[in-house]
Amino acid sequence: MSGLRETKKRKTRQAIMDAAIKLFSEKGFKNTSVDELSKTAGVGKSTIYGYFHTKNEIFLAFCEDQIDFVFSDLAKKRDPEAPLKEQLLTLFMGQFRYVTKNYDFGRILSREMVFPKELTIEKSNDISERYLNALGEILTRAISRNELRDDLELLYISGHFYALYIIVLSAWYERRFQSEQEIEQALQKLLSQAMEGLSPSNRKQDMV
Amino acid sequence: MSGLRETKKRKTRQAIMDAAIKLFSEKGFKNTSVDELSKTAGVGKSTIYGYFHTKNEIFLAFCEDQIDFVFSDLAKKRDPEAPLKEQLLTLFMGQFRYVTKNYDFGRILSREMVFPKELTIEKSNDISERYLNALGEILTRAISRNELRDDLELLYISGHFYALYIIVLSAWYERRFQSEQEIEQALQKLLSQAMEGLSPSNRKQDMV
DNA sequence: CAAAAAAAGCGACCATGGTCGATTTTTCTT
DNA sequence: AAGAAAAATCGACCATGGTCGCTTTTTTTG
Repeated sequence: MSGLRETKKRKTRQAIMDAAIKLFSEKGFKNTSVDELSKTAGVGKSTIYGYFHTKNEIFLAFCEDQIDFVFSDLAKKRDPEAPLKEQLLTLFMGQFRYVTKNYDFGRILSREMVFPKELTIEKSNDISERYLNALGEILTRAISRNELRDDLELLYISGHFYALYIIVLSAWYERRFQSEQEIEQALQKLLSQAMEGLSPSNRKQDMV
Repeated sequence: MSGLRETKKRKTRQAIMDAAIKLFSEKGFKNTSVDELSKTAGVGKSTIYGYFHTKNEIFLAFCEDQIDFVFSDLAKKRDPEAPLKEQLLTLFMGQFRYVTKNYDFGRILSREMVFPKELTIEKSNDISERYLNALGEILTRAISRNELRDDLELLYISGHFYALYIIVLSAWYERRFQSEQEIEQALQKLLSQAMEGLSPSNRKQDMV
């Protein structure tokens, strides 16, 4: 039986994650020290660093845990046959609300997701992947409904839309927008722009 | 003469900035401690915190100093009557090269610019402003040349393009792209998408 | 110009993220 | 099963960003 070690490792890891969930939820990320985390998990401090590279990575793991829940929640609200723009709006606004429930929480997550450090790239990409998959699904359906061009690489369409979401989120952090409503309007405008194009040549299409 | 205090303040601030420029350039941001900075500047450590909220803010000030130089350098290379896409590409690629000259440097700057902390919002917005102005100028000329729709808010067009740049930069940090060439191609595709639109309805325009 | 108020400067100090070398536990070898 | 090798754990320790209360310098008041 050489599984003993693996079993213990899983248990230790879980203990750390449990402590993280408890403490991060209770007192936030910033106010939870790694020392405290290790005490609560009942392990030594550097044991933690055997499982995670940095404190931020623990945080990402914590987010990863939550993300499935959030996504399934969003999936409920979303009508898979609704117009693309509507679906994207629902997805992004849901994401926005989740991310900005707490100021710091969202900033740390966003920073780590968009501009990851070497050490956290892997975790960050795990999460990205799931996100892109969810987005990709919506887009694929939209293509088959002929709501989107079918001559483009899926990843570039995802990227394009995702970019617009990021920039709006950024504007919120820069305090250019304050209310959720402003955010939604901005997103709407940008999504429309993306669909219709910025060039004057293809412009009349809205009069059907 | 009540200007003595102001004079000294300016001198102190300059001393700090000089030290920052010297040390950041010499040994990078991460390897320069605030202690060292204060020693080099010949001031007490907490004096520094009278001038800047955080170490990152010193860094932003440092970037602000450089940015004018970088912009004027870019302006030289850019032909103001070239096609919009070409100009944007030059601008963004220049920006990209500058930002990613050093890995950490760019990450810190980008993080602070896109998702600023409360304490650094102000500095961050100062820099954004300059950037948006430069971009706005290019776009305004493009509108007057009828290369861009004239029925949109300038800020939203800037935002749209800037978003695409950010997402490509992000992809670089996520290691989705490695070479400068890949970056440029991705940018090109995204810019084209933005111009032409993602909707199938306005698509034939490329056959003139 | 003297005394009081305000501003700026200082470095010892604190909190905390992360590391290191030694120790314990598990697995492998024979 | 005994000893060696490998993996995991540990907490004292380090480096550093940022704070606090005190001191010095400048300005204001009268």
